[in-house]
Amino acid sequence: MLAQVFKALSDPTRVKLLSMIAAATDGEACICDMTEPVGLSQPTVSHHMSVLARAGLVTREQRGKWAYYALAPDARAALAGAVDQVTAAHEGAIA
Amino acid sequence: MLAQVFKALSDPTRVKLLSMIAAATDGEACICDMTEPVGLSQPTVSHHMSVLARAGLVTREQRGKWAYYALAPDARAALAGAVDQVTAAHEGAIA
DNA sequence: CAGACGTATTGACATCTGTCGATGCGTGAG
DNA sequence: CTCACGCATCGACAGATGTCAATACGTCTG
Repeated sequence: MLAQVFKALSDPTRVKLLSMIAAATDGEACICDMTEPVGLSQPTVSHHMSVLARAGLVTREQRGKWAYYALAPDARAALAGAVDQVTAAHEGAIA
Repeated sequence: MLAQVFKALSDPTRVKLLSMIAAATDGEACICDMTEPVGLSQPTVSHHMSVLARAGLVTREQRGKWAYYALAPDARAALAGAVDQVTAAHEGAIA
């Protein structure tokens, strides 16, 4: 569903988490790096990341004991496409 | 807040409503035109439109007894900007 | 004015959602 | 093997959200 992608970003915490990942120096971050900035417990952050991952916005990679989350390669395109689809006009698009 | 815009689109019903308006022949629609396609009661549709309007995605214009809703002029740009902001990378943007 | 019609608001209710503490699962260190 | 550490899952709970029926509000018509 289209709304599922937007739903993943309907929470300020998830928006911040995604922005943090996108702006991270290496383009990735582990849970332990994010709990403190957002001021939430580790299970809660883990839950939010799970939502973002299920929406296809981030990817998860386990390296050792840490789980590194990164912006999905097609996240930007997927979001742009979603916006396009929702605001698509009837007459051959505006732009 | 940024998440507020996405939150407005976090419900499948609102996504459909917005799409219907964007795809409408005249670019606008009244409540009575939308209750039947989405299969919801009039108050519920009115509520959803109120949410979309408060998010700045649609505009409301009262003409006679009917209230015409249309896609806000900057809705597309606002959404695109929101996507850009969330997925913005650190190093001078990707694209 | 009085009634009909489209819409918005209110109140109530079931469900979803974000949050936490406790606990379980893997992995690396000793 | 045993322990410490990072993360995920579970159970529980408060608050938010979608939905409807009832009702109030505005506008046109007679």
